[in-house]
Amino acid sequence: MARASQTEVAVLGGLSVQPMTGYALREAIRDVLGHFWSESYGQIYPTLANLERQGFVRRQDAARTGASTFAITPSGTRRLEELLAQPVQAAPPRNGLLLRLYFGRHLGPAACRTLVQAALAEAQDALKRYAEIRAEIEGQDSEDRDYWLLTVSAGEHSARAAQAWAHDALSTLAELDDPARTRPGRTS
Amino acid sequence: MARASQTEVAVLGGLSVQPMTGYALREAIRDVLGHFWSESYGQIYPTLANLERQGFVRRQDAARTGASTFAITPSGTRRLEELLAQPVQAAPPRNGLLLRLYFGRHLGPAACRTLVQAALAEAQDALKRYAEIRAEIEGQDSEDRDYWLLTVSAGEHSARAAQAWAHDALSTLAELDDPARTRPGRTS
DNA sequence: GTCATCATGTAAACCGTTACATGATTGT
DNA sequence: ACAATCATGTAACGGTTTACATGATGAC
Repeated sequence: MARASQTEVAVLGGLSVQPMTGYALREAIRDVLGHFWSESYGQIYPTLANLERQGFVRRQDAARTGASTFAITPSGTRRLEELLAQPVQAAPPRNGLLLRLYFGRHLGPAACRTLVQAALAEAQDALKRYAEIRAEIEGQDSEDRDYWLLTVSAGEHSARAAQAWAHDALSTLAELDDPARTRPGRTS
Repeated sequence: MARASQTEVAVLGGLSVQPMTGYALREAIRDVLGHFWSESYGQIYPTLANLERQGFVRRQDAARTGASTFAITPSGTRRLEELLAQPVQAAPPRNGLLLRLYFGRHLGPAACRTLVQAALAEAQDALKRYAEIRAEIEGQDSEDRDYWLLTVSAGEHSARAAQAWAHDALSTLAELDDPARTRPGRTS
């Protein structure tokens, strides 16, 4: 019962949508879950091997050539349900941008603005990507559709919040950089 | 030049506010940076030892009893500025809640709602804490004040976004759970 | 035939947490 | 005296990324 990493959830979940090779699984995770999840080969292949040993996935088309497609088994589906029901374990927060801004006095307002501008650009990129993903999901008629849209919506809310915050932060930093511009009385 | 972890930023930054013991530093990071950063003893003590070897911090009051207070040195301040200027390295995303919701069909709408409700409660707690922190920071007159408020503002935006999303998500999930309630035509 | 991509896997390194061992200080 | 908290450190463990080695397949 030791192995209960969230990687198993991602792997079994991915295979629950459709059978795939390890390589395709990684691509799918990057492209589809990319805005809230990531896995590397170093995680995926050993996890697949474990899951196979336990009978939760099975290897099809193991032709003489390396490539083999993995499919989830009925017991694997049960295992997935079990893992999904486990409590979400919150990762300790680590936000490099906020860490820098907190000590921003040592960095100066101008450099801070550059950092925030980068964050703003990122948020705007993200919003564009979400619009595309949303359109794509809304187009199809899967049972999963509404659940998938839930995660897109989370991304959208979060990106809009980042955008709004960045605007606020930029005007605060502009004042710190040049108080004269907003307090015309003090030209000293 | 190998050691350039962000832990050094947190440690040097903390000591730039005031000299502290390793223990106090950890408490300060938990209490003050807690909503966007975390460090454990296993990181802090070795990092302090490294920084001391490099002359970026020095140990005062190394009385015969174990406890010693660390202070940042002038070269440590320069080092901090250098580290702050380095590009923010984005951590790979890992959101356990969204991972579960994406595969929510296997979990069922009711269990998903429980998850989202927990997230909503968390966001509301966070907003309360931010209000307190904000009041406290606004009360003082430090040079750092405006930078510190920037990070609080980021937390507030993010928590409000989480709150709004959770509300949306809960009504979506309610429909999935019992379509009759919102589509009275189909009682089948 | 050769280049890009698909595909599998492993080893080393890194980062970080947890748990433990240990002991001083302070309040009751 | 004893309990709680302050304080320092380390060892073990676990999870994750990166880089590497290797080779098949398909397009041009």
